[in-house]
Order: sequence, then structure tokens, then C-alpha cells
Amino acid sequence: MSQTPLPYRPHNHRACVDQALADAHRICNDAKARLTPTRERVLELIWQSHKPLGAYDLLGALAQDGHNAAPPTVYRALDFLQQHGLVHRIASLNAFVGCAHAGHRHTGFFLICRACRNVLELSAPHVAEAVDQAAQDEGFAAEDTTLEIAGLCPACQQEGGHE
Amino acid sequence: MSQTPLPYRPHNHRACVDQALADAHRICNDAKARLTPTRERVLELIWQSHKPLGAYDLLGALAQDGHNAAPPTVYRALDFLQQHGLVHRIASLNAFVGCAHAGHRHTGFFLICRACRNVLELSAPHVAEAVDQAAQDEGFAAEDTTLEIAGLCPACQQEGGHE
DNA sequence: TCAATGGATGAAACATTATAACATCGCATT
DNA sequence: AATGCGATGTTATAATGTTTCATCCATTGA
Repeated sequence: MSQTPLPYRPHNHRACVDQALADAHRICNDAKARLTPTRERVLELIWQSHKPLGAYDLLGALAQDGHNAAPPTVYRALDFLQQHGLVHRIASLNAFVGCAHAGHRHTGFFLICRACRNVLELSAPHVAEAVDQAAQDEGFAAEDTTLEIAGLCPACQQEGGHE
Repeated sequence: MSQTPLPYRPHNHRACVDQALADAHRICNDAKARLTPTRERVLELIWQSHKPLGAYDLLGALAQDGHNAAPPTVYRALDFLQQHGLVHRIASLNAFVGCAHAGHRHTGFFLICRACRNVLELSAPHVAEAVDQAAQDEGFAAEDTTLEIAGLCPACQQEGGHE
């Protein structure tokens, strides 16, 4: 059984993209939602790396495709992809990243390297539990959790040591 | 010993403001930092309620004071207040809220009611521990944690039940 | 086949949030 | 008074996100 590839470590990234696109097709098909060319292209662009992309980065990339899109085009595609759990928005960066666990019910939990900017998405159920419990203790009905940790990934910690 | 007032429940809010301003004076004094009139006024405005305020809300409020300030004025005051742990930025709202535990080392952890928009800041050390542990398990050096839970506060859950 | 429907996209304008760059002020120390 | 320096003023602009209305196009049902 293969391990989840770590963003900051060399891996066959083509496989990440292929997997993401295949998942997207399956998920949209199951949900009777339309993964149109624009939506698929935006998803593919997001998956070009494990670094979050801003909406205007995507807009620029579409422009390079020859697709002269306006902001709503990108935001609409992103809304769709988020609704179907294919991408996540990183609130602390105003940027978007591919969902590493598409199709699984989960609360996104992100480790964001401030040096290389790669993002690792964890599932960490016990963290989710601790958070939910803390909310419940206050009588609060949690609906949506934003959990983003900025810091240094293992690779960039070593880099830092050589400075 | 008095309890921490809950944002969504009636309380003598004047006391919250007074406490926040007194803490701010003490903290800035200890740090040899200058709590100038603009900075103090921004802090006071933020504490007018437990609802986060946007930078441009603050700008408008300053304008009503007769202070014709430009955006950098507000952002600079907010930067200062954040650096001294007197306010927090809520990334998911692009807005700012007074710090409920000024002077104590802590990781902000916010319960945000989507109905009344009040925000309760928790300390929840065991959550912070679970998060740090999860990061460490990945070899990640956590520096800054953003943890924001959107949902319904106890008061607004009851409201909702009557709909 | 054809019109109706409704989701998806195009396009223009605008709203909101945040920063850059440079000038000036005012106070504390000399 | 001269200097140094943090704080503020001012103008412009960048970056991010939304509203609105028109148009397209695939499917459906007559």
C-alpha cells in the first residue's frame, strides 16, 4: 500500500494530479454535478503544486491558456469545487489548495510552510474531536472549522539550520 | 471570583471596555510602548462590542469622531495592537476583535456565531496541545495557529428553534 | 422539430480589504 | 537649537472578491 506523498518531499506529482482529476470525475458523476472544462482546468491548475494559489493567479494561468476570463469565472469555479469538497480555501492566505482527501468526510487541517509555501493537509481526527468538544463545552454548535498552522516544514527547518 | 462575561449574554459591557483599556495601559507601559490616542481609540472602538470590526468600520468610526484618517492609520494601529497582544485578527472574516486574555501567553481560539456575529475567545490548552502534537508528529515546527469555529452560539440556537 | 427551462458562462462595473511610498510632525535627548 | 526616531498624514495603488445582467447551450417535454 502506498503512502500519501508529502508535499515538501520529491514525489511523482503527476500521480497527485491524475488522482485528483480522477477523484473529481467520480465525485461529480456520483453527485450528478457537471465538471465542465473550466472547472476541471481550474482544478488541474490548483493541483500543479502543493502550494496554494490565489484566485488571480488562476486567472492569470487561464489567460495563458488563451482563456480570457473575468474574476467571476474563477470564483464560480472555486465555489463549485469547494462545494464538492475538491479544493479548500486557506483563509489566512486568501488562497486555494487541492483537497488531499476528496470524497472523505473530514475537517481540513493545514500545515503551511512559510518558507516553501507548501501545504500539507492532515485529517487528525483526535484534533477535530478536541475542537468539537471544546465548542460543545461552551454550548456552541460548531458548523465549520478553520484550522491553519503556519510554521516550517521539516525540509525548510534544515535549510534554516544552514543559514 | 467573577466569571468571564459571555459575549452573547447580557453583561456589564462597560466593565469589559474598562478592563481592556486598563490592561492595555499596563501592558504598553511594561513594554515601553506608546499607547497613543489613535491606538487607544481604535482599541476602544474594537471593544464597543464582542463582534469583530473590519478595518473600514473602524475608519468610519474614526471619521465620526472628526478624525479624518486614511486606511494606513487604522492598519498601523491594528498592527501595533496585534503585536502587543491586545487584539486578534479573525482571518475568516477579515476583521478584528479585542483579545480576551491580553497579557497571557495563549493561542487564540475563536467561536464565531454566524447569527449574532459575537465571538468568544477560548484558551482551551488541551486543544492547543493536540494541535501542536499533530504538527510535531509531522516534524512540522508550528509558529502560528489560526483556529476559528463558525456556528451558532447557545442563544442563537434557541432563536433558530423558534423559526 | 421546436420551444421552454435552467444551469453555466461572459462581461462590465463595482465593492472591499490592504499596502507602498514618501512627506511631515513632534517629542526626547543632546 | 540640532539631531534622531517613532508616529502620523497623504496620495495613490494593489489585491481580493461581488453584483448585475446578458447570453449561451444542453436537456427536456410537447
